Amino acid sequence: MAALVEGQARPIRLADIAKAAGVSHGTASNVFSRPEIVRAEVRERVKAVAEAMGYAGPDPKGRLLRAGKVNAIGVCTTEPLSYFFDDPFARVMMAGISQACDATGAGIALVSAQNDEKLAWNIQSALVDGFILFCIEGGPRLVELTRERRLPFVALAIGFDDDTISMIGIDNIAGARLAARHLGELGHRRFAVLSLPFVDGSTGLVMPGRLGTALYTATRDRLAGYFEELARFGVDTTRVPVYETENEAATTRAGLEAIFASGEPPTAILAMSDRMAMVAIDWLTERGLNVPGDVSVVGFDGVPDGLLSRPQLTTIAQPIAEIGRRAARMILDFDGAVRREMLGVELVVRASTGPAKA
Amino acid sequence: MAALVEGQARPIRLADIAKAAGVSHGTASNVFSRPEIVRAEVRERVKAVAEAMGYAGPDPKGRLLRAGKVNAIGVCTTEPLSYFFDDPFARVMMAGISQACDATGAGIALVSAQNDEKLAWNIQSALVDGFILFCIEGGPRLVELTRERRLPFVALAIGFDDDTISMIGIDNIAGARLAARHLGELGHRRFAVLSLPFVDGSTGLVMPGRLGTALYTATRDRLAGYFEELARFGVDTTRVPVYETENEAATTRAGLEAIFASGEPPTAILAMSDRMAMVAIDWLTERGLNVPGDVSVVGFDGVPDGLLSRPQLTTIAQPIAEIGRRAARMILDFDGAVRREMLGVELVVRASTGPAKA
DNA sequence: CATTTTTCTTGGATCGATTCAAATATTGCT
DNA sequence: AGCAATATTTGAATCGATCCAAGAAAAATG
Repeated sequence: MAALVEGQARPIRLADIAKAAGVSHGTASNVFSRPEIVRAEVRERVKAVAEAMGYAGPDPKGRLLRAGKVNAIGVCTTEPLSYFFDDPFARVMMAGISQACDATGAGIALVSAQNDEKLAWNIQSALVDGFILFCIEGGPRLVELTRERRLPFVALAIGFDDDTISMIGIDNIAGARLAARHLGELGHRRFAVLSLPFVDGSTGLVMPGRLGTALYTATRDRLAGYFEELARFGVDTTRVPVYETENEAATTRAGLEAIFASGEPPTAILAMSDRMAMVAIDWLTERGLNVPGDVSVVGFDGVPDGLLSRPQLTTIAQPIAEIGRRAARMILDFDGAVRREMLGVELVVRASTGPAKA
Repeated sequence: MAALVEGQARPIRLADIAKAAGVSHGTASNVFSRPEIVRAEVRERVKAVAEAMGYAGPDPKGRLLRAGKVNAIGVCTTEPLSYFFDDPFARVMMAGISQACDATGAGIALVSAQNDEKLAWNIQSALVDGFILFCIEGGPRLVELTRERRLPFVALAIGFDDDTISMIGIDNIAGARLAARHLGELGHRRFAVLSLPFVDGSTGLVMPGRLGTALYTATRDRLAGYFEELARFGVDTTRVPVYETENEAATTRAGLEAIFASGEPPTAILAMSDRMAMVAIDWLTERGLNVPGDVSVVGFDGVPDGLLSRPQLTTIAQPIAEIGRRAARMILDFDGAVRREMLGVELVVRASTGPAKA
């Protein structure tokens, strides 16, 4: 008893079992990984020895090196890890990724880090077969670091142009047009836009000269889509205020203050995210303005939370879970090709939009 | 050019770089892992060669075997993977786990599987230093499988007694008493209990004889707590209907039907989870009953969704995120001891409870 | 220049398994 | 029993790195 128990300092290896059972390590390995090719008598003996010695089974660390494949995909972002569980958009996306992984038995490893150095290290050392990148912020850096790993990866919600990487995106221009057309058809003619950032860290009312300069394509395309469509309704888009926020409450509220400070307040707000749209609804309601009676609001994304806002949010819904599923499959079935998929979006009319006041 | 590029079929190894640069593999390794001990000139040469050959950096698979530590913890459940992103309780818990992991730079691997065989395999081969077990359902099996890995693990939300495993739990009895006392003090004397399962798969009104027989300790303790406290208010607990649900909408609704079918409907409902409590609120509202005017409802868990129900839910709040943080730390700082931590709960009075009708 | 220190580099051992061609045992059949 | 066919077992090679004792080179010292 003593010898074995004391040996617990050093975990038992397959080789120990083999020696104790008097078989080669090849056979011992077979007992665990291909039991059917081992003679029953030998198999039972080896298993008994393993049991008696407290062997934990073949260590995946060893197997991994030999096998090459990890059978897991890494999901990576520059946000803290809890982002995956807090953010509604991320959650639906992760649910989609989960489904694809569940279907093939692949695992999911969450990768993130506060600072650049740690992030680099975590990407370097993630035990995965490929990455899905959430390019919410710091996208280019994330891509750069991941590229060094030379593993397959897909970029999601990618804000910038780069034809050399696989990505799954949506047709932002079409989505934005859908939103604008909906409001135009309801008779609205005075608009304001709550915009996603043009570049990291800037915020405030966007001067007309900067309108085409957004670094992020999502921002640029959505703005372009809004304006193209508004122009068709005869709106003078140069007079539509565009406020750049950081896609969270504080800057969005600041934007609303700025927008409604002017003499001619809008009757409809085009928000580039559901998050901003819901902040807008709250803000308007607090101000005693009725949504949609006084002001209509359209969001963008189609997160499930939109159903919980009062009134329920009219929005441009992305197929978020489907994007996640496809991304996961793209990694799981990787074939060396760079793929760029563009999914359609959909106008979901709920209760936050209505006819313009006469 | 040709030779190297054609070699891409086989990924470049550190040894290849070493040979090409004319140094030993030991030195090549140092260039990447401890660059400061390599002479600058050599270091730059090796790096240049690595760059030229398209070396992706030391493969973590190799490093892992040598290092022994994975620096990641596995979170495991028998639910599908998407459970981690869908379920409100799980999400808050994961956020807590994430925080602890973020703080130490550890990664998170999600482990789950549809069937027992796959689950066993996934647990066997998870590349982690320890496990956190979500013992929602099939807890004993999960523990059994994990134990075979002989890695540290902590059980959460564990429903059964087993002193040999580490766990973090809450004082279910105290929590239940808090809920019952709150209602008793509001003057309620006619109660009904929406119960978590006694054993997997059973559901329906619980016959008095079975009341002490719940396999799951959470169920048993909460029930005991409710009854102890109700008895103090002079309630005849043998006449309090207890309906066993599967903690989801369908069986909870069936329970409510059964409970309100009797001649003497309760004025207060003790629900063993927020989920059931919120279903109850919806059901009662649909029936034209006012909450809390006609019927008060208390939940259990304290998930953030409770704030979104109308009226907002009165509940017994567990320190969910804290449980997650502690669990993660227990694995990260594992010292070989079996630890059992019991955290306190708190009555959070919101709007779903009020005085009993006169 | 010889000697001592200090700094780098080397190459074998190791982490824990799987694989596969070759060697050995069994079994079947005449 | 003899021999081919089939079933098992063996053990070296491999996966891709890190570690470390020992040797070599460079720098410092007298």
